[in-house]
Amino acid sequence: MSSFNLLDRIAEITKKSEKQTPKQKKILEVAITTFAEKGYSNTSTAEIAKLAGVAEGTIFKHYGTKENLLLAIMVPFLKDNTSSLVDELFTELMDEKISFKQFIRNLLKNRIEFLSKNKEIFLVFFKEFIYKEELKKELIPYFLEKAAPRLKEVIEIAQKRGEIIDKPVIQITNMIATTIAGFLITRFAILNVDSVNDNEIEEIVHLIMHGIGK
Amino acid sequence: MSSFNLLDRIAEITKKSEKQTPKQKKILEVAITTFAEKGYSNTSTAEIAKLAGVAEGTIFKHYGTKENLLLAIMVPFLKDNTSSLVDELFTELMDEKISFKQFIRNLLKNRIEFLSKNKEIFLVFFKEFIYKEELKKELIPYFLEKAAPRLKEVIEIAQKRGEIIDKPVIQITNMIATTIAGFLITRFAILNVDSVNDNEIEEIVHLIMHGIGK
Amino acid sequence: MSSFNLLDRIAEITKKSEKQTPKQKKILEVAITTFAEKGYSNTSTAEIAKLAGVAEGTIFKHYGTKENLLLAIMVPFLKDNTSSLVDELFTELMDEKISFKQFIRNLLKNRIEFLSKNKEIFLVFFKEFIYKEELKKELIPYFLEKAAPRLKEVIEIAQKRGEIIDKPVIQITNMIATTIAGFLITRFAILNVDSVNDNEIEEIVHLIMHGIGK
Amino acid sequence: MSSFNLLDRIAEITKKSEKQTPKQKKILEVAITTFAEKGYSNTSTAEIAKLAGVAEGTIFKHYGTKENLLLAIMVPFLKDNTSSLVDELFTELMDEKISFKQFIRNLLKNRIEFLSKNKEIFLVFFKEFIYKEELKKELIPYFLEKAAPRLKEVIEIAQKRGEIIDKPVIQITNMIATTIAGFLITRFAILNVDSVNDNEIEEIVHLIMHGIGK
DNA sequence: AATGAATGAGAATTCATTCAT
DNA sequence: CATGAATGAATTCTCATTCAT
Repeated sequence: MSSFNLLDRIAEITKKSEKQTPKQKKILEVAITTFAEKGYSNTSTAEIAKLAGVAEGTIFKHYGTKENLLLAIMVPFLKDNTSSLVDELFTELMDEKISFKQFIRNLLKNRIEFLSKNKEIFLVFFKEFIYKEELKKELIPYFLEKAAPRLKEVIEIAQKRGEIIDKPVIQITNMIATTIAGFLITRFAILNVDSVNDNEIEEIVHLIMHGIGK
Repeated sequence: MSSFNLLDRIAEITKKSEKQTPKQKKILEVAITTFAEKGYSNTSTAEIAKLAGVAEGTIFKHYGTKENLLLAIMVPFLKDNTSSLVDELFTELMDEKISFKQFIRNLLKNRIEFLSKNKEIFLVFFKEFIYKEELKKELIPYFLEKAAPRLKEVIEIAQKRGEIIDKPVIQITNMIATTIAGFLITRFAILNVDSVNDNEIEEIVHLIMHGIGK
Repeated sequence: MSSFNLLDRIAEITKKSEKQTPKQKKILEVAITTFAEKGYSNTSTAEIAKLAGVAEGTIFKHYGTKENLLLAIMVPFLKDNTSSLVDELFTELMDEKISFKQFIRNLLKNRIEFLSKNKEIFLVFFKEFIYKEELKKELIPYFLEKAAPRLKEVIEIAQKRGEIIDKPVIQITNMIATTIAGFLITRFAILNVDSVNDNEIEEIVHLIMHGIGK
Repeated sequence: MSSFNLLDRIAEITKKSEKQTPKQKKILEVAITTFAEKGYSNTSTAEIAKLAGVAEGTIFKHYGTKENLLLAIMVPFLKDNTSSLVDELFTELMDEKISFKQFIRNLLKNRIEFLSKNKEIFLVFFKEFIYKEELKKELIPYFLEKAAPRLKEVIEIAQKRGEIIDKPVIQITNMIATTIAGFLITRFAILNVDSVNDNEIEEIVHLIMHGIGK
C-alpha cells in the first residue's frame, strides 16, 4: 500500500463495483467479516476465497489486488460517512427547531446507528487507519475541512443562545470530538458492542453538557 | 499467535529478559520502533535484524519466536501500567489532601506522562490489542478488577463530599473511563502527538467536571 | 508449445483463417504488434483481448490456444518468405540479363523490402525462432533444401562467367548467407530500423563483392 | 524488469556475488543453462531450485528477485566483454607488428574464443537483449563510445598504410561490425555451434578483406 | 553468544482456458 | 459469433524458524 491517492482511486474502484456478480458480493461480504475480525494483514486471499466458495483467481479478476479489495470495502463506507444525513441535523438546529443538547443527542444517535449498521466495515477501516500514516494524512484534513466549519456555525449559534460556555470554538469542537470519538472507539473497536442503548447515550449527552461535577 | 495465556507467560519471559546483552537491548529497541510504526504483522524479523545490526538467528536465540519478542515488549509495559505510582493518587485524595477535580487532573497528568514516555510501546500494545480478542478477554477483566474497585472508593468519597453528582458509581466510572480513554487514544494513537500541554489537560478536566453546557 | 509439427499444422490453421471476421483481424493485428514488442511469452491473452477491444473468450473461439494464435501469425509469413517472387531474380540472372553483383543487389533489395513491410511479424518470428530448437530443426533444413540448390546454380554460373572467386560453392553460399543474415538481423532485430536506404545496400553489395581491402 | 539502470546495479550485484556459497554457485550454474536453453521468461524459479537441489527460498535469499539472478549472470559477462584483452590487439597493430588483416583475424579469434567459452551466457544475454529496449538503449551507446573510437584509430592507420579502401571510417566500421556480428550471431545464436574452426575464420577474414568478387 | 545460510510453508498474483449465456 | 465470469495451476516472492559453525 505505497501511494494512497484516495480521491483518485475512488472513481476507479466505484466504477468497477457497479455491477456486482453474486460471487463478487460474496467475496466482499467474506472480506469484510474476516478483515474486521483479524485485520487486513492477517487475512490471506486464500482464506477469503475458501470462505466465499470461490477460486482465488476470481478475487483478483474482480479486484486486481488485495489492497483494492480493501479499498472496495472502505471507499463506500467513507462516502456514506460524509452523507447528507448529517446535514439535516445542522439545519434543524439552525432553524431553532432543537436545542444544542438535542443536536448532540441526535448527532450521537445518528453516528451510533450508522456504526451499528456498519460495525464490521468500521472495524476494517479503523484497524487500517491507525496503521497508515498516509490514510491519516488524507482523511484527517478532509474531515476537518468538511466537518469543522459546519460544527463551528452550530457552536456559535448555541453560544449566542447561551446554551453553552463561551470558550473558543476550537476548544469546544475539540471537547465534543474527543468525547464522541472516544465513546465510539471504546464501544465499537474495543468493547465490541453491537449496539448502544439510549441510557448510555443519555449519559454521554449529559457528560458533554454538564460533566460529572455538582 | 495462537494461545495467549498471558499471565502464565509473563513469568517465563521476564525471567529470560533479566540479563540483557547489548544486542538483545538493540533488538528490543528496534522492535519497539518498527512494531509501533508498522505494526507487528507488517514487520519481518529480517527487517528487525538488519536495523539492529544483528544476525537473524540472534533474535531467535534470545526470544525464541517473533511472538515472544512482542510479549517481551508488552509485558513490562503492562506491569508498569498497573504500578504503585497510581496508588499514591488515591491515597492523596482519600487523605483529603486534594479535591476530586485535582485527583482527575493528577490522574490525567500521570497517565499522559506515562504514555509520552512510552508512546511507542503503547502503540505496539494498542495496535495489537484491537486485533486480539484473547488479549482483550484477559486484560479488560484484569483492569476492571484492579482499577474499578479503587476508583469506586474515590468516587464514593467524592460523592459524600458533594463534589460530584449522585449517579450510580458504575455510570460515573464509565464516563470518566470513556473520556480519558478517548482522550488518550485520539491523541496518542490517532493524532500521533508526542506530548500534551497543560492547557489541553485543563480542558479535559473541565469537560469531565462541568461539560460544555452553561 | 510442446510439439511442433509445423508442416502438419499449416494446413489446419490456414484453413481456419480463411474467412476472417473484423474482430479476428483486430486480434491478429494486436497480437503481431505486442508479440513483436514484448515477445510471445511476455504477452498475455488478456492484454491482447483488451487492446483488441474483444472479450477474452473470443480469442479462444477463433484460435483455440495462444500458441495457435502465434502460428496464425507466423505461418503466412513463412509461406510468403519462400514465395515465387524470389524465383524471378534467379531467372533474370540466368538469362544473362543481370550480373551477379546486380543479382545480389536485387536479392538484398527484395529481402529488405519484404522485411520492411513485415517488420513486426519478422520480429515475432525471430524472437521465437532463437528459443525453439524444434522450430530451428524444422526450418533450417527446409530453407537449405529450398534455397541452397537455387543459389548453387547461380553461383556456378557466376563462377563460370568469372564474376566471382573459385572457392567451393558451399563456402560462397556461406559467406553470402552470413553477410545477408547478419545485415538483416542487426538492422531489423537489433537496431530496430524501419527501412534501409540505398547507400547502405550499396555498401553491403560492395562488401560482399570486394571486401574492404585495397 | 522495469527500470534498468545497469551501471547503478552492477555495483550492487557484484558486491553480493563476492563470496559465493556452493549452493549459490549451483543456482547460478543451473540458471545459466536453463536461461540459455529456454530463455529467462520461460524458466521458473521452481525449476531452477529443483535442478540446483535447493529450496526455492534460497534463490531469493541470495538474489532477491528473479531479475537480479539474470543480472548476476549478465553483468560479469558484460564486464569481461569489455576487457583489456582486446586492447592488446589494438596496440599490436598500431605498433606495426601486425597487418590490418592479421588484426581482423586476431580480433575474430579472440571474440570467438570468448564466446565459445561463454556460449550459454551469451545466449542468455542475446535472448534478453533483443527483447529489452532499455538494455539496448544502455548498451549500444556504451559500446559505440568504447569500441568505435578505438576502431577508428586502427582504420585510419590501415588506410594510411594503404591496406584498406578510402571510404569514410564510419562506413568501414559499419561493414566490419555487421560482418562480425552477423557471423557470431548466426553461429552461436542460430546454428548453436560449440566452436568455430580456423578455416571458417579464414573465410570470414577473406570476406571482410576481399569479398567474393574476382 | 552470535552468525547467516538454508529451508519450506504459505502469500499474492498471473494467466491460459472453459463454459454458460 | 461473442461475451466475460470463473477457474486452478503455476509463478514470483516472503518470512519465521532451524542449525551447523
